[in-house]
Amino acid sequence: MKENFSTRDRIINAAIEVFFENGFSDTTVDDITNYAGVSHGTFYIYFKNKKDALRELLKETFDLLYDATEAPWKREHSYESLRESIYGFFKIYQSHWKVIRTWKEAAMLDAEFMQLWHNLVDQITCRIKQNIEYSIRKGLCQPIDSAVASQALSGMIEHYANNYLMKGETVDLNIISKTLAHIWYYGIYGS
Amino acid sequence: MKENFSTRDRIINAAIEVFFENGFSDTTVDDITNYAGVSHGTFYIYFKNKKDALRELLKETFDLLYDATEAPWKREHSYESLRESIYGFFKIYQSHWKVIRTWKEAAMLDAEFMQLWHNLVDQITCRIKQNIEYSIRKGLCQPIDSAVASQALSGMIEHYANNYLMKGETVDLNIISKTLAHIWYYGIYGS
Amino acid sequence: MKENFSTRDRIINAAIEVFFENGFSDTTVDDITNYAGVSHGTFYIYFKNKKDALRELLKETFDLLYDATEAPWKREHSYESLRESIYGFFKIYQSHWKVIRTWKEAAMLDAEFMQLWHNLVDQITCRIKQNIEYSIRKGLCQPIDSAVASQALSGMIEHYANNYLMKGETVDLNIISKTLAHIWYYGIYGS
Amino acid sequence: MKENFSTRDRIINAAIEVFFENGFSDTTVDDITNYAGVSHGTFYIYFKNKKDALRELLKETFDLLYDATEAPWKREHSYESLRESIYGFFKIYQSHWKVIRTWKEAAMLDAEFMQLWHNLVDQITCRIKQNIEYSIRKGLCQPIDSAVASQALSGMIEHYANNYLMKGETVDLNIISKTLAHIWYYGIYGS
DNA sequence: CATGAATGAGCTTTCATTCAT
DNA sequence: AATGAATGAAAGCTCATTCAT
Repeated sequence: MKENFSTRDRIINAAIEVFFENGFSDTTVDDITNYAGVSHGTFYIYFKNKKDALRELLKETFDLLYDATEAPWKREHSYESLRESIYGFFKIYQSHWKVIRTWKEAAMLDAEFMQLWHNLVDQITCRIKQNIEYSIRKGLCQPIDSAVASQALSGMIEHYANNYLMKGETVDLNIISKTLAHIWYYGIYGS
Repeated sequence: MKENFSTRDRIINAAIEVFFENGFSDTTVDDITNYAGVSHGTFYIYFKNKKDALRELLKETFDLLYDATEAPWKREHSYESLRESIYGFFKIYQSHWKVIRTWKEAAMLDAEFMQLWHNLVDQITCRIKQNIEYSIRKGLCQPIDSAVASQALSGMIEHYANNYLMKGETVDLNIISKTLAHIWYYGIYGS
Repeated sequence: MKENFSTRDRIINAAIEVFFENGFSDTTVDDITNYAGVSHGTFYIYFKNKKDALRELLKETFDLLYDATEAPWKREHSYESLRESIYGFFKIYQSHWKVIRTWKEAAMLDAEFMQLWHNLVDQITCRIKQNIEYSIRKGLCQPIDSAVASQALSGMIEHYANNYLMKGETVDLNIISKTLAHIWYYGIYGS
Repeated sequence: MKENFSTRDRIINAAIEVFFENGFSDTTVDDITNYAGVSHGTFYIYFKNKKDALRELLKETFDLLYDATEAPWKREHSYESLRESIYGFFKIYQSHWKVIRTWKEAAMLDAEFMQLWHNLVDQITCRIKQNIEYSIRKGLCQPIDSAVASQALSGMIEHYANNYLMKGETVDLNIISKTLAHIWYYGIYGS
């Protein structure tokens, strides 16, 4: 009755589920293999250990997110484009939440996964920084510190997304994206 | 050569150090007692287990932070008062960083500590929310969603503070507080 | 690019190499099949397990050594014939060293391989014993215990050969064979 | 009903027994702790692992044997003194046989234990070599290669002792020591 | 109170062996 | 014959917790 997935995929998918369910730390290799319906030893055919399995599954998510988050923050920052970018970001964050939740837990425990997360965040932050610097050069906003501001704004979005998904999404995503876009837009361009 | 602290205090202080040094997960009871210079068994006289020790040490920090963070966010939100509040917040966050770092790791692993952190954050967020609602009522700012906005702003500050301390504080705190106050102030009150 | 050997031979030859390289204990079936360039499962077509493979490969070496060591120790024991026999023994020991090294390791772990080695040694020792007994009967040497003496002398040669090959052969084989023949010859025939 | 031994001693003694009984390779930590009547975890309080336990128990035997074997081979080599030395050597070899048997197995598997054994053998061999060189200088024997001869003779004794104990000691020790002393004495001094 | 030896449950990892293709 | 994925038994090691002193 096995699904049409490779054993490796079934383990990866099982890992995503049980990491999310029990947390990365509290998950044992047995939890994963039981969920995947394979024997204990099979895990070690495909992965060196639990950390290695996480590394592998994050690789895929990293690439997806890296590509998906590149474009939006590159565009010029009108209120409307910001609102759209934020809305889109929440959607994609939401669709990868199980993995992201695990990723962020692992990042608290292991510098490697922290670094990987920063690689992703830094890309976004960098785009925002470039936008702010451009706006400053054009005289569209006051000469604030672009490094601090870009980190603050990307952090605001990320933090809100985490809280939003951690708690269970009761607020309307339209209101969220409008409100965050408002703060962002006027926070930079208001004066 | 023992300090003039109670055994319990010495264990608590040792725990703070080794939790910060090795991480909460990777710390063993032995690590704590070795650092404290007491025997292994002594730990269990004062604490049920590692988690219990963390609970106890967070209690103290919680009360301190709860009191210290209440006042600032209550005041009216001029740019200058915001800048001062943010500056003060960073200072206190910094002085409790070892504990906060551990707290946030534990929060990723255990709902109890997550809840405790939220209790603290909620107080701050609540004050901010009241300020925004007051400003909306007075027509000082546009009618944005105060719940979302307050979470976003407190989240922005918290997130920046974490990154700032996680990485090792190379940016001038004055620039940080000015920049964050700018975004906040204009983000809410900018036209 | 496969050699013109049967699969079984390739596994046997691979086993000889990796047993010598890693030791019998530390060698896994995977090590052997990887070296042989065949799949894991193929091993079990030809052999029941690692021990079985060793048994098979020792059989061949046993027969070779059994035949090769029979003749020399049969001859009359003049100093010169002893020197030649010892020299020849070292040469043949050397040429089968990889297998012998493994054999002796296995003999320490398993009575079966110990017994097999003794079968070989006993043949040699028996010839030596017969020689000594002949010499005693003829009054060519003192009436020593032929069983003890023959074991001691074959043991001396074997032991020296092991040490010699274990360490890496820096001494001239001519000096070795002369010296050992001297001890042997005078040890038995010296007044 | 525990003996008046420290836990560490009881584990060491248990290790000696089960290493001898099952072989070092085939012994598990559980075998040792079961025999010692302590729990599994207790083993790891005193030793890093099985190899570490062996290292520790060999240390003691090494020191004993090193001291006990120094003196005899130093004396001048008359037939009678040789016979006595050999007899004494067998006695002490016999009394430490369980450990030596394990030691020699481990030496086949691990260079560290091989080296340790050689340290012991080298001391004896060195004394024998000095005796032979002295005899050569004094013209008491022919100018044979002292390095080869000393290794051959110490090897002969060691090898015989191993075989003797491995098989189960059916030969009279007096006959053995006489015979080996005979070969040694005339092997060097006969001409 | 303080100690630290002892416990044993729990998890990790390896690898010989099987078997469907 | 040959393959190599899958299995699961067998060790290994750690560490939270207990308890007699």
